[in-house]
Amino acid sequence: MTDTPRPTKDRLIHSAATLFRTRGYHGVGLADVLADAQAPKGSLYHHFPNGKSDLAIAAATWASDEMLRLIAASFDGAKTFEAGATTLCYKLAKLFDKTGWDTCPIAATLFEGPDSTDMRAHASHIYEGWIAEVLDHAGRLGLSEDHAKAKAEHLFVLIQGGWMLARARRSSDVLRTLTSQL
Amino acid sequence: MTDTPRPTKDRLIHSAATLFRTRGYHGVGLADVLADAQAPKGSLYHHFPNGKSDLAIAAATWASDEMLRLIAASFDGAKTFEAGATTLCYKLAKLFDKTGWDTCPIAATLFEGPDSTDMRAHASHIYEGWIAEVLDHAGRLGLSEDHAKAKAEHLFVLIQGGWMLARARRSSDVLRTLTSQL
DNA sequence: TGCGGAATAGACCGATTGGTCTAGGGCGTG
DNA sequence: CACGCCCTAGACCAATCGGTCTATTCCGCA
Repeated sequence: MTDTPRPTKDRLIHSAATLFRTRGYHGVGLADVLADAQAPKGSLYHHFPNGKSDLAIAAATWASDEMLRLIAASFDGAKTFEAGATTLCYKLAKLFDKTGWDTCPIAATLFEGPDSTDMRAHASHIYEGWIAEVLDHAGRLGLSEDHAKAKAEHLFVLIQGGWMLARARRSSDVLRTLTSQL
Repeated sequence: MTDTPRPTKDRLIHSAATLFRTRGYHGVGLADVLADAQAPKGSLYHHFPNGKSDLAIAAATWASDEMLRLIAASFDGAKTFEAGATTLCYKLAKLFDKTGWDTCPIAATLFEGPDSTDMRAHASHIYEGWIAEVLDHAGRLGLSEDHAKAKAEHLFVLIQGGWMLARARRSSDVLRTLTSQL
């Protein structure tokens, strides 16, 4: 944290992801990101020629990868779909408590961003990736194709909605009871 | 739309609500609101002495009232809780198609706004108001208190999450299938 | 008809925005 | 040593930000 063995580009992505998640795309100035990452403006435009929008996409992709890892970690050892889903919800609740009451990082950085169709499309792509990952595990755990698809989408909806209510209440409790509604 | 018999204050609120909903609090400049409402800056600061933040709260409150009306309209003639919930989801799907793929107006204007605790608290208050309204109808329709509370929260979660998925997919279909998961 | 507050109108302000540009530092390779 | 390249560094820019301020118009009431 104090010292920075991490390369500048990674620091920029990490800072951007954190800041966008908490204050939204337009709520964060480049100056904020640069200060947090302790990098000069020149470096930013060297690594991200298109500036803020490039940075946002990189940050969202990074956040998405973290989520995919979380899904995999939850379902990998699970005996049933419900067990995996429950683990995921508990892991998310823990994450919620650790990071504070932020938005879904994808929504905050891509949906709130400039009108560019690319960003919206990228956000959609990321979300479908999450659902596909869950779908994969659902199939592996023996659910029929139709059933698996419905379950995967349902879990996504529950998590997104539950996260929002948790944020409003500043409490991760909702997330932990989510799985009972599957 | 073209002509404006509506008083300036209402026009400001309406424009602000629409713009905040589509681009988020920080994504909208006062100039945008003023242009859309065809009002000079002087009027804005006359009606909303605290400027943008006052405007945001008024816009969110207005949007919330619309939602409360929608809930009431859905449940008023309903014979069962499920019937009311289904009607609400269908009404929201229709609204989604009409307004385009915007965020939840409350989240866009209050959560993305400045750090001020007031705004977050107000958002939370509005959400709980929605849940309370549904809870009211649930009780009236014969559900036990515990059961009603769980159902009301569950419906909120489904709608919030479903709306987000609908937005990513640019399709209101998800919203219409939501009720089958109650 | 004239008074007085409500509302409109927009010029103006300093601060901050995202983005561009030039200069220089660090280092592996010839 | 010196060349060239990757990256750092930050001064600088026009545009826009939210907000303040004064002047003017509108309109109900006496």
